[in-house]
Amino acid sequence: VVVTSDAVDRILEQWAQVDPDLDVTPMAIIGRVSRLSRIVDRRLSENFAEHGIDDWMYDVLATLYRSGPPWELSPTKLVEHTMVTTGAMTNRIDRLTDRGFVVRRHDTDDRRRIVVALTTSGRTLVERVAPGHYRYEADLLNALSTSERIHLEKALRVLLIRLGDTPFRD
Amino acid sequence: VVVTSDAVDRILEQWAQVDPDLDVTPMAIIGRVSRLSRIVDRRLSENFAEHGIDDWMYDVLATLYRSGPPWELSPTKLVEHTMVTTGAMTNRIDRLTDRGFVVRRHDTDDRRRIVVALTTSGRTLVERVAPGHYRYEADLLNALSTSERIHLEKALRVLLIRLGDTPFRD
DNA sequence: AAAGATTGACAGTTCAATCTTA
DNA sequence: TAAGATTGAACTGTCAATCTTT
Repeated sequence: VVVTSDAVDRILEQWAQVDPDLDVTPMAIIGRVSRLSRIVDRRLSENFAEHGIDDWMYDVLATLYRSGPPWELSPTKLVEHTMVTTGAMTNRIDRLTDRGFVVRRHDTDDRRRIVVALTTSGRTLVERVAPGHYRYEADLLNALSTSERIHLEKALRVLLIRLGDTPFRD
Repeated sequence: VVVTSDAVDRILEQWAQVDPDLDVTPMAIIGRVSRLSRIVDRRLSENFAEHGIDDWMYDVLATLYRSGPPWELSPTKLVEHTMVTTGAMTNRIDRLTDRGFVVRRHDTDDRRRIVVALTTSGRTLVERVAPGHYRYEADLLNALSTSERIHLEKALRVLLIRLGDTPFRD
């Protein structure tokens, strides 16, 4: 049997029954984005767990990694990339330090500043986890044709730009 | 100035510089879904806050509301709809009870079962919040043409079905 | 046993207040 | 004063254990 409707279709039906005058159609997109994000997050977490890490760890470590040599950023920069508050970032850095994936260094010029640097162990971890991670993501997307993927990507970019998610400075 | 790239484009660029052989293109979609979901959630929260509620409250109350008369569901049913665990749901019901939006009733036939019922106050709240909520969502989507919206919706549905997010039973 | 709901320990986040340095 | 980072309280989530009823 081929499934042609998802959970959001069912929810839209319910609204149509209960309040036909209310226009809930935006949910067809917004609701799906929300559900998809959560479901994908869960799947990816399982993958990370097999490598002994949590998803938020990859979030930080990969951000440092792709910043390139010398693989270090201030907590403030990390916050800009990762969409969490500075308080959360302090906690994340603590945990990553405990695990030996990063080290804190004081900036010699401005002693208010801290630099978070990837250790060799942290760099190795990203290199070990990343390929499988993106392969797994690619696998989730193989239900879409190339053309569908291009359209989807474009539409999502439009929405993100409209919401002000513009590129950060280095 | 017209912005033509978003934060994810920048991240893809960084990866290309650091590791050109790694195929990170799935992130063009998965990463955007994740960011979009978080950003939208935040915006919608502001809207809910103006009505004095948290987003998870609307999540539960709207689920009860759209189930139609007599506006009641068991905690287990609520869990199936809202993508949280039973422990979280018990807590949510406690809070909503404190606020007077729902009441717990024991099932007379099977005393293991509880029914969560929307109060008049809870129903009124949904009726007051819902229209503005969906209008706000619609506003976020007005950057897309009708055709783009249809394609986007279809692609998201395909992904959700592929991930097993099929309709629940009543 | 198994189903349904609750509990309590733990983790991670936000937010406002605080500390240090510029 | 302001910038950058940290702290601690409050909140919400997960997960495993537990309690009650079937």
